[in-house]
Amino acid sequence: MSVTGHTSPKPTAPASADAAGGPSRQRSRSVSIRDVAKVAGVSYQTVSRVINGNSYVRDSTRDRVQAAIAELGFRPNSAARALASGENKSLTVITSNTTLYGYAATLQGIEEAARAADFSVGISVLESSDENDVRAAVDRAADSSGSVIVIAFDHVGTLALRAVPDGLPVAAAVETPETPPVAGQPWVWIDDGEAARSATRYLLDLGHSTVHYVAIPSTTHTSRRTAGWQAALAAAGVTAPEPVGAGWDALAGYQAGRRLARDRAVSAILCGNDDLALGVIRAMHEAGRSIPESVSVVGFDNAPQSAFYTPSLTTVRMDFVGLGRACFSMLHGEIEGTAPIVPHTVGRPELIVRESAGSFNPHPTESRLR
Amino acid sequence: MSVTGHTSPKPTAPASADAAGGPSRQRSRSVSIRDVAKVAGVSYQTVSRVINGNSYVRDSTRDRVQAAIAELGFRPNSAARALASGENKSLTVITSNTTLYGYAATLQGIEEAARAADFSVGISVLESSDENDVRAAVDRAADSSGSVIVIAFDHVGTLALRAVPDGLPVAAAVETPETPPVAGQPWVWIDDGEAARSATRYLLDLGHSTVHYVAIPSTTHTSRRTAGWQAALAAAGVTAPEPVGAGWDALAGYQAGRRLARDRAVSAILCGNDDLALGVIRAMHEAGRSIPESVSVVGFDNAPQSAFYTPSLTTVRMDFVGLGRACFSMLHGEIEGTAPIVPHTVGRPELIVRESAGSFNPHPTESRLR
DNA sequence: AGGGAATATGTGACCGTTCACAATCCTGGC
DNA sequence: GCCAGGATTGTGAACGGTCACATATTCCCT
Repeated sequence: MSVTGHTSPKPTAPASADAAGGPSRQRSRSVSIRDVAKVAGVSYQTVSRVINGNSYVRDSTRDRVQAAIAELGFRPNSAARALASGENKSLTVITSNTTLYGYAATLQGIEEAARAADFSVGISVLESSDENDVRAAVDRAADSSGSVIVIAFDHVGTLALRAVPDGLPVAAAVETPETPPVAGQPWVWIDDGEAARSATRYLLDLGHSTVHYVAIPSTTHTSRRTAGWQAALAAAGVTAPEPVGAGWDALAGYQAGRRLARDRAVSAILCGNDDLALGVIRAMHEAGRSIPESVSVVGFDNAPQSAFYTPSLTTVRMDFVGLGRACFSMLHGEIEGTAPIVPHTVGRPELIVRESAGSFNPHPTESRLR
Repeated sequence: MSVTGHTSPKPTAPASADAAGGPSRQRSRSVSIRDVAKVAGVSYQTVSRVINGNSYVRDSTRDRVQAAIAELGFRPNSAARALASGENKSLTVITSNTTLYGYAATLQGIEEAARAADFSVGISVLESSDENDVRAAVDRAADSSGSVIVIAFDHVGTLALRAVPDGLPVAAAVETPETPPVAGQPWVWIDDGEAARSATRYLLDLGHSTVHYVAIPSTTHTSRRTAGWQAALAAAGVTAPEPVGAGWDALAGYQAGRRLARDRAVSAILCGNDDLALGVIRAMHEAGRSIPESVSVVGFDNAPQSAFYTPSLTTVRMDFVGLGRACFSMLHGEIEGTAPIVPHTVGRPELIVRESAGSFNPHPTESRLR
């Protein structure tokens, strides 16, 4: 009878009820560790110990408590736990578009790693690029989680990254870091410059006299990707044509492709991502230029569909999932206060040769229109 | 000097600091409404009133408090708020695969609607289909949020839905409801049976003598989609061939396509989604059967890329974003206790005619191999 | 048998906010 | 000049956990 000392003055929830009373209607007051303690005949602290798996609890006691937990359908209140313990194993991913492959895959990597570390992950989508809206979104994210990860592949993302309030743990997947990345900046990225260079080189080696570039919108003036492409051209002694600025999706690629299709000098095109490549290819087909006989196209990202296009797409594999994981582990290190924050690269992109690029052919047989 | 009564015994954080002191290092203890109150010379309750925008606060007081908030960089602690107020405007989406179009788009719809209602949304990915893992994932989701939405298009999702603990608000996007959907089941779905029927009918009208079906894994034995396809065939007096069971992605479609390509009787194929269709088309091409001359293919979902395939894909538009929104609003109604829970349908799928299906042609000129 | 460490368990305070209610200040009507 | 009643502000007690520390209980060793 050790616990009878204080009786609860206002028992908000009937302690008994259910157990074997059918599918009982919604319980609204939640059961607390004190309720469990009462049923198990121990102190609330002992219950706390049991649910945290930790410390010294006699087996028999543990069993009794667990029985009580099951009987009452107790589940710990995460808000209370977070409040009391101070720690906050949660993050929200701020991103602008979850349907694009690179973003979705990065998110997947983050989620995977976060789950393993027992973090819960939230998601906040940036819909508008208006500075105030972005700030609002970031603020909401900031106070619903203890930390954030920004997928800053694009302009909005960069804006969001900049709007992250001081003192909030943050990590970011960026497209191209401002040069030079300073220690202390929690940035992770894929160095695709080398891959862009070798993809370009691959096309030149195929006999193409130059390589055109359909670019995704960059967050900086010179993305590594663009730089790699330029470097390869420069090394071959050809002057780079003006890059064709495009958006992110197939439609943007299609529009860029229409423009390029008019230029008979275009025989090889490097695209900022696979969707763009898809659009370009479509435009070329419509213009009666076959792939790869008349025009060679190389994509970027290696989206899962790209192997099944007809022709299948030569592209550059990017380990976005790995990027996401790295992003999380940087954030995690930051929160734990272990490893110092040092911006770094992840993975090693690799050219995947498939069918959409072939050797230069000055007089290809044109395929049928449409 | 009205507030000097109790001095904080252990000032964990230097109250002054920063303001104009450079990029000051991480502050670790958070500032509370009491700190703000002290600075503003009011009671904590007044601060609470100000941050909640509500009640009676004199303008001059409000200004003073807001100044203090800004000065201290105060941001309300969401855990404390959730604990004290009891309410919990958060949900987590339980899903098995965020990179597939249907899933990603549904998630997007949920996020959109949730954001508008000021809910924060978490995401939990089901990686394994082991029952215990699923249960664990659902449990984690359950106690990091006040409610869940399950995207139950597939088997794992259905498992997860079943594992949702009693009393937790939940809504689900399902593929096909068990018949009949009972009032009280928080289910939302897209009735694509009619669309499947009309797509099949479209192919038959094109002169094809039968229509084969490459199916996504169904959660029930007879999905509406399958039923619609069968109904259309039955109406035309042809017996339905055995559906080809496949997975979700292009590879699965490809494998199914290889099997079908061997059968010269196959001239029209309806696919469970666009990725499957892509894979089927690829397989047909490799087998030397051109699209749509030799084989007509129709997809499902209208993924953003499908318009840019070559040939562009005839498919059925599905409003997944709308589905997601509807899902949230069902959950919301459930939480608010307003509208009764009645399972319902969302949107009206529509056949989008493009290039991948054409009239039946008994002796097509075979296109070149590869 | 006594002492100290290790094992178990309990108590009080506190995390940062909201809620219910009490207290104070004004303002105008009589 | 007094009072009702709305406008403003303050106080104490939750909310459901964890933490630090105190208290029992065991157990082993000398």
